[in-house]
Amino acid sequence: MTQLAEAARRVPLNRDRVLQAAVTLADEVGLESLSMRRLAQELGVVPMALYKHVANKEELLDGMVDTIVGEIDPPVPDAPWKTMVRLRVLSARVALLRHPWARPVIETRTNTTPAVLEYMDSFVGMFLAGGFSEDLTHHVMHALGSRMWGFTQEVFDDSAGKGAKDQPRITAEAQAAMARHMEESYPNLFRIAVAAAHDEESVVGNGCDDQFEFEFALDLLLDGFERLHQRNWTSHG
Amino acid sequence: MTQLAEAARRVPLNRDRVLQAAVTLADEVGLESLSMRRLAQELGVVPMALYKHVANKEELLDGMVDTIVGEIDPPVPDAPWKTMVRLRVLSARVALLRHPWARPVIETRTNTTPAVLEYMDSFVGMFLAGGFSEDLTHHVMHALGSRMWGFTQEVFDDSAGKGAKDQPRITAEAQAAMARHMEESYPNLFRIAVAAAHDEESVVGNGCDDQFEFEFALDLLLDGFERLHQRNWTSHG
DNA sequence: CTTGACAGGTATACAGCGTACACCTAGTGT
DNA sequence: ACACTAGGTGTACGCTGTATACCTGTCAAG
Repeated sequence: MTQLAEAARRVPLNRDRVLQAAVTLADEVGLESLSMRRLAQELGVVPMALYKHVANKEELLDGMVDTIVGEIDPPVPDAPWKTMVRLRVLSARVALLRHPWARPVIETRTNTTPAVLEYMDSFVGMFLAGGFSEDLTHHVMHALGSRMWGFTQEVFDDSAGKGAKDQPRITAEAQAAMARHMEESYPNLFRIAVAAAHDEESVVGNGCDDQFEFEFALDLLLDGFERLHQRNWTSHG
Repeated sequence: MTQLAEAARRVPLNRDRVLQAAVTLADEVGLESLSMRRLAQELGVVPMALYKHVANKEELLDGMVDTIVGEIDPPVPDAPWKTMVRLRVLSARVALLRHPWARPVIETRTNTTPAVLEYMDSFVGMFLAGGFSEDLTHHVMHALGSRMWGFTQEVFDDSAGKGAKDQPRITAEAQAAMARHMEESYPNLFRIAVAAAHDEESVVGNGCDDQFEFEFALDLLLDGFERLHQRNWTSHG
């Protein structure tokens, strides 16, 4: 054990090994438990050693994002712009779903790394190649926004009031009281929650089908883009 | 001064005063400088005193969000759903723009407070009142996502390469070199950046018109919603 | 008029964080 | 043989959120 760790330490650290370790550590213990100290420990090294390979924690996070950007499939060739964009976004989505910590990290980046710029550049390229004007492409990129990464900014959590059915930690009556309270206070939310629950009863269980919601919103946008493109929309006049 | 502070301290703290102070402090010094200690100091009180009024920092942030939710105008009555939704979102936008720290805070909330639930409920209500089915309303709410708060997850920062013109911190040749590098590495981004810069030269200056981009994306979504509604779209079949 | 509960402010302390700075050490090119 | 350097180490600082115990002024009940 000691000699093994010793041998492992003989192989000098480098940036890639640090980033890789950070990614898998974040995968395992979550972003909030990813500290420089913990990461160093995982690598059998003293915390300050990391700073020989990354300037600071921000740069570490930047590098981690780059790592997972590398996991996204390249654009499929010879396809209409819409499928190209759609597939690449969905590919990004599966990469991001593999690393739950990635979303908050991407959201808080302030420095855009080359890998990220290249990723964005590819989207711009797909629109331009699809015949979009530079003007329309510009605004379309803004409208796409973070959906380019395959995630929605989920702000609409409709899992309220439904506990995991295999572990009913609250009594049925407490749940009923909660439902009654919700019906009084948020009647509209209540209506669609009930409707959704009723629908899903025959489908997948409870909770929302995230994948469906995501594709729904994505296609809504892409269709909108297409329509503007067809009518030669311009931002000024 | 001493007696003034003393007198102020005689008036006991309460939750609202804590939240209000937190909001204005965050407005002034930014989110990253809002610590319990700093906030306590601002209130002329020892840090732990705050914990008599908020359970912990998370709850403080929740309360701060509630505060600014309260600044959002109520829905305008007697208007078609589209204008109602549009206006309320834009009202949220001005509230959020007053408090730059609010976006990241909202994004990281895990507990949905009653005020937020009520805000979401009002949107559901507007769609339902507009004749939307419960099914469509549900998915439309997901698609709206964080745009409900009046901000786009801005991931597409096209301010690259353009310094503030009143303070040219980098030489013209360095800037030219950067542009050349960008042209080589990210040709598509370069194209639309150039096009946008050219357009804006006659308009407002450099940088993007955030408000325009936001309304562009919002209207794209709302139009999409309308179309689905008109054709009686359903999620299953 | 006393007493005792309690709301609310205080003091101290702890574990954790990112990271600056000084140091050491093994390997390399001259 | 020797200086240089890349890379790992040890210590320390200032900051964070917050647990725990303590104190004090106010007010209601006996």
